[in-house]
Amino acid sequence: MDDKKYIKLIQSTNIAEYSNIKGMIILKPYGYKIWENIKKILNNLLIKNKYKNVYFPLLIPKNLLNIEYKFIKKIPKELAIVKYTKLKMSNKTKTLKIDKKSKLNTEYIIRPTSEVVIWDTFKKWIETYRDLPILINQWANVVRIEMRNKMLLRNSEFLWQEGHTAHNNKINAILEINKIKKIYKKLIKNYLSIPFINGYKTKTETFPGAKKTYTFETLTKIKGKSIQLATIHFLGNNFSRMFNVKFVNKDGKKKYVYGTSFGISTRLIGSLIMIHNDNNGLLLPPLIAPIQVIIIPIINKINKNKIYSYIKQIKKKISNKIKLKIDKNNNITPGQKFYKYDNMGIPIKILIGNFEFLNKQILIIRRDTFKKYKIKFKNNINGKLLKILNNIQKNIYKLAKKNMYNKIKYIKTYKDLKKNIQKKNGFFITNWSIKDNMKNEIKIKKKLKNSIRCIIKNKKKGKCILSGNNTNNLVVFGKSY
RNA sequence: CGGGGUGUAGCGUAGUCCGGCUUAACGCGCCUGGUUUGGGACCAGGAGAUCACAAGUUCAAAUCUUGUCACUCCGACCA
Repeated sequence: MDDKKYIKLIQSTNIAEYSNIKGMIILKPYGYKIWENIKKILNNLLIKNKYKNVYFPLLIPKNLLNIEYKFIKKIPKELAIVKYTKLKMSNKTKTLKIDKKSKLNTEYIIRPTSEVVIWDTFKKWIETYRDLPILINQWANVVRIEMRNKMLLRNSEFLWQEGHTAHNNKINAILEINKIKKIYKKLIKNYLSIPFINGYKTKTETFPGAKKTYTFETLTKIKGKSIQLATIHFLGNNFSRMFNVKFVNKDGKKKYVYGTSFGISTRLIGSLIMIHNDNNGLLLPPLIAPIQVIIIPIINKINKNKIYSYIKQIKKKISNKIKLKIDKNNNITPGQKFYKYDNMGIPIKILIGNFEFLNKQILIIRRDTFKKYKIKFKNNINGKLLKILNNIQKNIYKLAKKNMYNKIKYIKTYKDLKKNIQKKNGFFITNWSIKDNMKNEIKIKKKLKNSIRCIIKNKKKGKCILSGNNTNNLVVFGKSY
């Protein structure tokens, strides 16, 4: 799907629209509902795994970023900075302007992410090994003033989930990361029906302050560009050293705390749209869809009441676990409704008209294949719907997986890599020695206009396509969004 | 941050080059009434725009000049 179609689809389905602020969008009810569904699923998974939800401040004092800078030596950019508290009327232009006298003693940064505030707080929360582990999560908005935006995929403000953990040693931190990996895999594969590859980032793309950044990457349907779906950071004891977060262990010795952080964002909605679509519009996985089944009555003046009461009876047969809506809007014709709900990606349509009423049956049309099912009223309608929904959920994943796998190529030589990258976008997997090519990475990125999306550990050794040395690493090249 | 594009009714556009046939047009949508309703219905009537903003040129500006603002696209950047 090209970018224009992608934006059109977001707008025509009422998922989101542009706001008057550059790079910031308005999530409309349908889009926000999708986000709430994602949120609910992940939130439950985290709570089951002993996470507690928290909320930290939106503003970060500049001095905290200074502490971080001294440690990681990287100047943070893309920030929104708060300096003043008052406006005043300009007599000249009769408009409001900043009252320079109201300058704050402390300048604040609107959070681009919350590690520094959280670790500054962990210092207060952690004294002994008994205080560990800490597993917290926050649902919040963050701001990164990006120079270039793409609706839902790269916004200057977005909603996300950020998990932060603190542990008594490295092993426990890594075990936690494995747990989160499983949770994210479940969310992305089982619920969002999005196929992915996962691995870890190269040094240049690792989150500053992290020892290792794990990533989940997928490919868009038509263009074959890669999208990062989720990220997990192993922080080691970097942030505890920055903010001097120590605990007393059983031996009475003071030790640095180990940490992790991880997140997913509203970018997942953009990913859903990029990946699950066809000529008829969006195709939502049933487990995410705000409406799973839409009943469209086909009526005329004479049979109107009969059909509505027939629909009432049908509704009684459907469990309230299925998200059902009946569209009784008389102002638009059934035809228009078919197009509308297909475009919105509603998994199942049920048509009820004179024919169904007279034959005591219903007509089911599934969104992914447009296959029709005629089901008798006396039969198990609820069971049939559940079965089809389940089937659509799996089929959507299968379609997306097939599509992604068609764009994955195993590459044996550098020449081959160059040739394939020029031809088409996709994932190009190849043996690559991270150690040998560290210095080359940026050069190669510029040359190929593709970057290493992630590194995968390989059990077998292979020959690096650049240095020729044996390596355990496979890397995945791709063009990022 | 560099280079392009755009800004006219809720949405999508025409008109701008070459100022006046403009009382600013068209399609969708909206309102009223009626007929319809099985894959984007039709008829009749109606409402809705200081043409992004500001200044200038002119008898006359959506149209020309200058400036400002906003969004967007392409590249650089991107925790």
